[in-house]
Amino acid sequence: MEDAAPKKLSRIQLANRRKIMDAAVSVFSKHGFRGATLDQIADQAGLSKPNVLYYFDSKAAIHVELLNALMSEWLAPLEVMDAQGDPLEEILNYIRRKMEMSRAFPRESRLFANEIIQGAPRMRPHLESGLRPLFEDKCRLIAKWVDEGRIANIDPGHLILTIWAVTQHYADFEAQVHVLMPDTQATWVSAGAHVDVMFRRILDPGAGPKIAKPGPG
Amino acid sequence: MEDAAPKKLSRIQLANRRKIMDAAVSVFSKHGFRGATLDQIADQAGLSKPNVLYYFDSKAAIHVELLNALMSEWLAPLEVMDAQGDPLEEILNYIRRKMEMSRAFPRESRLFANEIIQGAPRMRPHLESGLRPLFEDKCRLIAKWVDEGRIANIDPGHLILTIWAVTQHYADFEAQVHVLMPDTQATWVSAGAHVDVMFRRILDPGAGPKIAKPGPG
DNA sequence: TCAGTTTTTTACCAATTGGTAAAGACACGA
DNA sequence: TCGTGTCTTTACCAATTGGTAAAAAACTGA
Repeated sequence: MEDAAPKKLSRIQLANRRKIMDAAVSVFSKHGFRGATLDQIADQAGLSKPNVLYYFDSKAAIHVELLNALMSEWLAPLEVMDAQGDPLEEILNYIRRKMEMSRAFPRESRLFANEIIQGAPRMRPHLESGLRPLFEDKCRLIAKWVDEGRIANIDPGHLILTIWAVTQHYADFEAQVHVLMPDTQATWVSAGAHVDVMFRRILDPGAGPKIAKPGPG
Repeated sequence: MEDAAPKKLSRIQLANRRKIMDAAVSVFSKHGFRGATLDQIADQAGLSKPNVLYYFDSKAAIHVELLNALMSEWLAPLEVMDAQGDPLEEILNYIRRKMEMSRAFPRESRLFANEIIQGAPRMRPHLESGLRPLFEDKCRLIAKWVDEGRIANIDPGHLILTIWAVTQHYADFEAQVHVLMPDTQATWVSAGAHVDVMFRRILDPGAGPKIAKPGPG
């Protein structure tokens, strides 16, 4: 799909590339792109540095391939949000899936967070071509639900940003959360309950238009 | 206050230290600690590298002093949240102040974000000694407000985390937000309105106990 | 003016960095 | 058993990194 010569990979290649990718997630998510070193990645992967460079052209190539590989997984929860379902449940289920991803894949979350905080220099094209259309599509869907009165009046774009902010916060800022709420396991449970309650209140159509809905145009 | 020999600094020292600190905010917030270099900082400050090291012992010393200097400013908005005021307005005003800080000081926000995402290796003591007591204090205050029925039932700790997540998101993930909402100025305006509406819905006592309030104990 | 201090520059280092060349070890079918 | 292609190691670079030594320059008060 991405190579001009998509020759199939041998078992060794597959295994070692996976080792490298996994090590790279750890190292890049902990130090950002510039702060990460090939030695750290090679070390963590249990390979020598030249051996790592036998499988990938460069440090940047590892990083880019990592972002590519994870991008679609990362967006999957939003993609399945369905126009046919019940609006409130669709959104709440999206939130639950995002929370579960933050819990299960905090390194991946921090990998993206690092890249974006640092200005997304290697990811901007992906944001434009992959994220934005999906974002706009789901904004339209949520706007329709709002128009139909099936959820409370809210700015769809900011709603999605808020969902990202809250759910990813627990993964990205884990170090800080852990200082304030030391029982990590309990935190994830109560966080799940909290976001559920919170977004119900935000989206409950009964909450009504507390603010004037801007006219059409 | 922090030095054993608090000799007063000359005008030149003051000016150059400020230049360096300002440059350091830019560089550290863009690349994280490991990814930042003294050359970049010196460059941006308009000084030579040895000259920078005449004012600060090391790269780490710059970073630590930066975090120290900014920590209290960063926590100030939360500190002024007052037990005497109207609960909803106190919390909403806190949120407004945090939004304003994110808007006015996005570099500083990203500086902290980088440090915490990367595990807070140089900041953990500060989190324990500076942030945690304040956090716990304000949690108690919010819990009291909840108990008195003056705001809706909600977990105070997760509420504060949510406020941080949402307000800082606009600064920390500016690169992504900008891709999705290109009109930066309009984004800040609508974001302010959005968080206001949203937290009103969350905190409005009328929202009532949608979830059973756990008994005392 | 001038000694004494503060500030800045020049010239360095040793360690680390991303990356290469090429030889060697290994796998595997014929 | 051999030969051929795949994989790994060893031995290197040149550039960058954080940091130092010491001389030179600029500033200070008397």
